[in-house]
Amino acid sequence: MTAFSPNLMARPDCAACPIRHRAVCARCEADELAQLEKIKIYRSWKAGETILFDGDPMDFVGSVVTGCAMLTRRLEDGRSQMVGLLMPSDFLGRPGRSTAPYEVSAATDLTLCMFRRAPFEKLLVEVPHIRDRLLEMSLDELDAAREWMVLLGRKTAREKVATLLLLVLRRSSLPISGVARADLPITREAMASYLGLTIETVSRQMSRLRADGVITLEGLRKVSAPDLEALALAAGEDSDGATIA
Amino acid sequence: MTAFSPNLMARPDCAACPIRHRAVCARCEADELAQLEKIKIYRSWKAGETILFDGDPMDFVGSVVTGCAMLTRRLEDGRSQMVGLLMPSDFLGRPGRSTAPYEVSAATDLTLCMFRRAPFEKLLVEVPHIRDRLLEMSLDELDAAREWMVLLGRKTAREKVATLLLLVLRRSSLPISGVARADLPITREAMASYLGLTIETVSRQMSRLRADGVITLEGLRKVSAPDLEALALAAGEDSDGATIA
DNA sequence: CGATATCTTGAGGGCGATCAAACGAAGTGG
DNA sequence: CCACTTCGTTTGATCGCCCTCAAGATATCG
Repeated sequence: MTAFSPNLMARPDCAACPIRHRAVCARCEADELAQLEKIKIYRSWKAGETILFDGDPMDFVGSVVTGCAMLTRRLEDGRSQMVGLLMPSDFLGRPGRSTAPYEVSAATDLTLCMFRRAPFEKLLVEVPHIRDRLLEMSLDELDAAREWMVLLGRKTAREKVATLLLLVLRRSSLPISGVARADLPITREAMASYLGLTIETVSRQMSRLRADGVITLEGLRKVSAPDLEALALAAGEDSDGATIA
Repeated sequence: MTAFSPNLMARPDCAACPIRHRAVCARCEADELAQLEKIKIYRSWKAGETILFDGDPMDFVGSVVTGCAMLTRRLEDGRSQMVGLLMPSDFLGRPGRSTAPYEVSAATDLTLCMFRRAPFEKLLVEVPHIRDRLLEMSLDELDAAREWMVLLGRKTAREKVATLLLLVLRRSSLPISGVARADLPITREAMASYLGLTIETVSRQMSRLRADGVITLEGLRKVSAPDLEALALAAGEDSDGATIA
């Protein structure tokens, strides 16, 4: 039993929330948090479950509390491209739109802190700290999407895979350490979907990176990189290692 | 001499502005417009000129009034990917960031309605109509970027070219007419940069679309499509023809 | 009319997709 | 405990789309 068990209560205490200082509520004062607390509700999904289909009515917005969510768009003939990978604290949904423009699914077991859209939009008007944070997060997402456009349009398969591993390692492992390690939140299929590749190509490039000593794999899901600089090099990143978002 | 000649005056009258009802100022009342008018300044560039290099200080934001601007990101080895094509009324820059995360250049002769960042950020706090519109436009841009990710990751060269032509024809030609026509605002090289292709592939696919009767070309820059449905089909679009943004 | 940039077309090669099969892990039931 | 299934992953062989390199055509401008 942990101190924060979202699955066991509808409205855990915001003060103990793991994403309290990074989510859309990051800048809220205690009284503002109380307003959010009144309209929030937790809900969880199992890995692999679909939360919404493209075109479904979407009468809520919310934050990823734990786990990972995927945003996927499909072409008519079945081709699909993941257009977003939401990690804890990321925001899902958009005020002012009532229909999902992509499919939303749970990459891992997932818990969302959800707000019905109408009352949330009301808070957006009344609480500057929420509104300002949402604008900032939206602009960050836009930058991240543009960064991903470079990957999709110009990077090689090896660079694509290395870039994704670097992203996961940077975001979910301890910030500074000799060896970075993390659990891959997504399957090879989802990796392929996000990278604009096939599953076979992803698998081959993972094997090559491992053979080259850039990464180490334990089981299928645990990755580590003895030298993040080497991984960044394989990712074709700017030398300073700076990322936009 | 037209009624609205941005090149000839520093602060043309907002009331006569061609983008008055679509830009970041779209929702402003007369008094709010007056506040913007006080801090705005026009500036123009010739086609091909670079406005900002990646990493340059960016102490302004603004709207495209006439012409087209390109946002381009580069990898170290010279590969480059256009990550945004700004048309009249689109917003350039971001409050809260002082450095350009991409190169900005003029695709065509271009005029911007610019605001220094500091006073604009002040208005963002004081004028809800500007702030709300900026959030809306940012979310639209995010949707458009994600749509483009599908193109970059999953579409064929033919579909990519058709999609871009469709975008240009839909946005710059008369909305409903038997034959849609427009001037291409960008060179083949810029098209290639935006589509994640080479210039040769773009050229070949243009020729194929012409040979197939999907488009007609007069000179290098004038395109028309006798049947937008056929072009949409070539673009691999959803049957309902709906686009996100 | 020549100079230069831009665009088109052609020939050949490589990277990633496709098709196919083997492998490994996790779960089920006898 | 072990066959058996199932699903995800890895590896192999081949194909084709788009890139690369190269030359020629067309537009633009002095």
